[in-house]
Amino acid sequence: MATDSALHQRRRSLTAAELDAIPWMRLLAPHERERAVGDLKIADAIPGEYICRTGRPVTYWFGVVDGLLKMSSDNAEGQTMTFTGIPPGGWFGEGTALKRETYRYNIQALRKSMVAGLHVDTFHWLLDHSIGFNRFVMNQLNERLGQFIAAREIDRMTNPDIRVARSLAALFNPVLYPGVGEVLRITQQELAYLVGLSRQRVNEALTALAGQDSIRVEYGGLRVLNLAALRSSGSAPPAALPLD
DNA sequence: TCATTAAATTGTT
DNA sequence: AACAATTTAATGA
Repeated sequence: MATDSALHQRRRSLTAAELDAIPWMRLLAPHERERAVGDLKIADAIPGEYICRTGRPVTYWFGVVDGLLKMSSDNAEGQTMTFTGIPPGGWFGEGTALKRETYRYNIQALRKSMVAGLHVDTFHWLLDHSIGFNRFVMNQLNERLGQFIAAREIDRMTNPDIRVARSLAALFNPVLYPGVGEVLRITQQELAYLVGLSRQRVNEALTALAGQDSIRVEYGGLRVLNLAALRSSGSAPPAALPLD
């Protein structure tokens, strides 16, 4: 149980459908794409399995093809702090890959997932050769910075309904997680783990959000109806413009 | 393909 | 934490 990187074993090459799920692939020129595809590995991860651990040297830049991962870190007292969930279409670890350092977080599968990995050397090669790839990574870093600032706000929110709404908005981020689309596959239990609330309280919050037509609760997932409302949940409504 | 059964998930107390 | 109700997945004819 809890073996190390899932990509060390059970790896294989990707199908066409899986390649389609990789957002930066379409930005590459044919020869760059060829090299990237040849290097990409994919593996299944079972629930609880670690994709990477704090302190291990970086070997891959990772992406979620399908499923749901959890990013966390252990503090000095040995307590685990969860930072965020990573739904399909999300790529992570570029910060550490850039510096060729060791992983700063633990990444664990919350449910059965499919994870893709691009070797760090290829990651650097793409940075050196592809403008489209550079743009993707820069956009990614910028968007995630916004998310982490928002996450600090979320942490200070006491109202569970608002916490759930904002956390959901983060998971529905179309830039960071283009594989999610309209429906996020996540159980209320999994969301409870991510947000740090009980499943009952999450259920209550989701019911409230559904009542506001921000989302619709479905079996095994959530459909977003009003992403803007989720994002701004708990904020003061904008002042009316004095124009017209 | 359909019917039956088991498992997963949700809603409620 | 426990329970019943609902939905999906798995099984086998």
